Amino acid sequence: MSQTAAQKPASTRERLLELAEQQVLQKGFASTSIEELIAGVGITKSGFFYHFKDKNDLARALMQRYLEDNKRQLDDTFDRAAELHDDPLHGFLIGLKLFAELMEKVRDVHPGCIAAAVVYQDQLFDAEVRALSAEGFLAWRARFRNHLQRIADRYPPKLPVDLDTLADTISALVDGAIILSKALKDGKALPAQITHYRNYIKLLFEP
Amino acid sequence: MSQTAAQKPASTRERLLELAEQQVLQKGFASTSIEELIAGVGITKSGFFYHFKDKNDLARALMQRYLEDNKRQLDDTFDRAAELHDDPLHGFLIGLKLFAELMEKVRDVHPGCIAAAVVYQDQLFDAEVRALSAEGFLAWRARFRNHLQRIADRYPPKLPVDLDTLADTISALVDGAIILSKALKDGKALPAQITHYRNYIKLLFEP
DNA sequence: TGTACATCAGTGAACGCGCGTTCACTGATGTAC
DNA sequence: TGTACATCAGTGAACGCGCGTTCACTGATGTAC
Repeated sequence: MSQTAAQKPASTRERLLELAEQQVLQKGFASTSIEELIAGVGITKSGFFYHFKDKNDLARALMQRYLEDNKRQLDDTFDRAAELHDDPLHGFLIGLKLFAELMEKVRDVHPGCIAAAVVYQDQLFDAEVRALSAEGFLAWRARFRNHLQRIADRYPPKLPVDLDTLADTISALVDGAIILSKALKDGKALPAQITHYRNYIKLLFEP
Repeated sequence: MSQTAAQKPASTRERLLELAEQQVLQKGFASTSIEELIAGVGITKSGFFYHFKDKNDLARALMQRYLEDNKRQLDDTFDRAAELHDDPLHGFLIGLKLFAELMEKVRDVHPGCIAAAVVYQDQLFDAEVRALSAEGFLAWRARFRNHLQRIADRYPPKLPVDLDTLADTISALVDGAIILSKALKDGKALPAQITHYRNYIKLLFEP
């Protein structure tokens, strides 16, 4: 993961996906035309259909790529935090801090979340793509629920809370903050909201 | 606002807006075709262009209508709460409870937030529509910031927090919960997340 | 009370363009024997 | 080492349809005098 690692030349398929992701987050899926993608990448239209069976196949590939990248990033962050502190509560609080810092580095405005973008255009996609998007949210729930369970086992919460919805709170906050960040062109919304989640966890569990 | 009030016959323009709102929240703006709208409402295409100068004019009207309805709903809720309790903290906590209950009544899945939907397709809209969307988020910020200021004046927060971003937290949580609700077809996500916000405020300010 | 004109809420036909998709074909590289 | 075939990564031309937009026109209702 070194910054200076030889940059692999990026396959045509990968370049199509990368460009499509940008466009989808800015204009939505329907307005992201194949015509534009091939112009950006420098191939002909039939070249596109060599890589993707049809437009929905592109959407499916886009979602899968996004979910994998996303998982890798979160694994990195929270694994690193877990190494820094044994205690589940403090390890998690450190993880959230690292996560907020990571989101701060995405300078400018956050480009967006593909899973969230799909939700506001869901009639455009086939069942498989919608299922992938739902899967993404459930993966976040499972991940954070797992942390919260271990915390709650050691530190009883100050108020009665449901751990599933408390796990969902971070999804909601991140996706909501991305929307705020885009609407107000404010690069700080995401780290700020993650920090509020961290505060809430602290107040709720810290003895 | 009585349920049994004579239902006004709803002008063609209003019916177009209502249908457009539904479609935009499900498929996005680009895929909401004028053709479909007029078929649903039962006029011809030129009839549509009598009511709206072009498609962006429809978007503008949609946003304005949404923001007005939204403001009215929140005014109702929090004004009612303020009447029930003088203390700024407890008045606000009651308001949040009423708000959560209101969102629980929107049975099924929440249809969505027009201001959030615009953000993920913003290249489709002209500057005026984008500005309206940003205005919507700033109105929420101002509203909640105002409540929080009066609370913080009386009850010092347990952790150092920025009141602007804490006001934005409710926007983020609501828009994020709507996305969750749509993705997972879960009608309870919205009231659950509003309740977490209420918990956070309680833990943060309650002596 | 009647006439003239204006406004409202549309109709009907036509337009051109961009879109996703298909199909037959191709030149370069890889693999089996 | 040479030949035959397969796979990879595309090209080029054509398709038909749906879309947003324009324009000249219309019948019903409202208003001024």
